[in-house]
Amino acid sequence: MTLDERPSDIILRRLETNLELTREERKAVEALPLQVRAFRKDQDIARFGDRPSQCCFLLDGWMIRYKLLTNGRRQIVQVAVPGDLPDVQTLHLEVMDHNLGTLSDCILALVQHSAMRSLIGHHPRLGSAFWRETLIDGAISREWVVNTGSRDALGRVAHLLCEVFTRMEAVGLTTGKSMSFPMTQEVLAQATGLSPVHINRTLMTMRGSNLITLHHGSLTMTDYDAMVAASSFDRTYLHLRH
Amino acid sequence: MTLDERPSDIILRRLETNLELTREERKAVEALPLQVRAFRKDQDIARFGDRPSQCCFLLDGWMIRYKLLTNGRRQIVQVAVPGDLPDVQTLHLEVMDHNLGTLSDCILALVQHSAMRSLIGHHPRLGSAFWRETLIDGAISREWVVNTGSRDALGRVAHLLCEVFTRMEAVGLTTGKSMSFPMTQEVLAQATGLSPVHINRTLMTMRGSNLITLHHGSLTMTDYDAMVAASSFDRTYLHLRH
DNA sequence: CGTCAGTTTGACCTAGTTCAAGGCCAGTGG
DNA sequence: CCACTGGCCTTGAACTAGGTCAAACTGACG
Repeated sequence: MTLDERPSDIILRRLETNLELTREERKAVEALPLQVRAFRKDQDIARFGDRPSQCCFLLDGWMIRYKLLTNGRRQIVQVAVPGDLPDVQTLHLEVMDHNLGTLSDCILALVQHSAMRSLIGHHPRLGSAFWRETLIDGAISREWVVNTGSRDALGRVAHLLCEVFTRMEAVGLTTGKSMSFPMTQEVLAQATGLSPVHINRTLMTMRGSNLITLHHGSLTMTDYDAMVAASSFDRTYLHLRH
Repeated sequence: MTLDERPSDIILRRLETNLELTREERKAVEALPLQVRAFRKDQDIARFGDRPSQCCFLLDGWMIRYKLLTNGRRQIVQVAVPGDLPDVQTLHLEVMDHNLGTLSDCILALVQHSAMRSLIGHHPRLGSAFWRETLIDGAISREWVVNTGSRDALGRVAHLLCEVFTRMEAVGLTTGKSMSFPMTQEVLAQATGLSPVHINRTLMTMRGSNLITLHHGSLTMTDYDAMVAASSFDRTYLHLRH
């Protein structure tokens, strides 16, 4: 988030990738009572079993949605990048069925459910836009099922990197083929269902074939086309409009 | 679907698990222009890349949502049981990012998008109810990510069986611990990301420990509690209300 | 300069895959 | 009424992708 934009600008920009807003709709969004707060990395915003009364817009940083298993494993089921609304679903699903936490230091804009309901009630097209966001979440989850269910290690990691790179690009947070990338190898392991050791070997292979460079939290897709090919990445499921 | 109920009754029953309908809302649903059609098994209703102009209610039979990979594999990402609305998301996501097909002989009620939009436009609470259905779809997909990403073969199969049993029970389609179960071992393999051979061995193990009986398309959860324990199944993510 | 989080590497192991061959049984046609 | 077919299930044997365990390395930071 750069200093010269208000939180509502980020929200508006995201909504306007989907539809032309009327003057009234813009005003209504700008009037949303937002509480902007910073969170340190590895903080839970909502936990399994919670009944949140607010939802959040991710303004800066990365978040993850994850589940904890009885055997102690942690499975990450989604990552959120700036501009995302990682928990709008709480508007209609009272109880959290997973955890939502920060992956890096984050800035969030919190909105009470009541304010969202009122906004949607008065502006049905905005409601549809939020609905659409949750549908894309679902589409991403389906693709993750494919990833963990059907691709080998190289394909899984490559696909995940292609996805997050494409999503970051869509919100203007890449520079050329590079972007900031806060996922550690252990986190990559939890997102792909592989072991950290094997993630390391897979990344080494990718570096060896000059597919990527990755260090110090910075990722470069040196050979983007090869990455797309290695994972048969097809961005249709992200439903991006240009 | 028994003969004494109209298609709209099934839809109404599903909606009424979520909210009390007003007289007007009931009437509006009953007035929906439905086209009821039978389909043979293994028919695609919508394919990757399609832009459907209608969506469907599944009245009888089972459907699957699946993706085809470049290597020829098929990954099933969701199964739909009677009462489900497997493609409401097409209302807001124009292009299909996966395939939707029948797993068994099916009876569907087809509705034009325009009719759905008009219904939702006049009855926002019904819109919310449909939105909620799509959110539960997303929750199920997230759990499938956990399944394919974090559980071993026995856990995966047990979890899938617990899920579909619970969902069938919720719509009154089980008798005691038994239900009709049209998934072949190959289909189970495609839904869990395992090989058909290993599915077979896993089922043999389950039978050996008296967890289930399964033959001729009929499944009995002989030891339901053990199945739940084996897969750490927790129905929270299905967001069933009772 | 020590510590700590994250990464790298090696050696060994195993859950699940692959390939291949039969077996079972319901439906069909002679 | 019986033989044949085809879809599905079962089993064995050999193989491998990825897991596990354990140790060492790197670099940022106090």
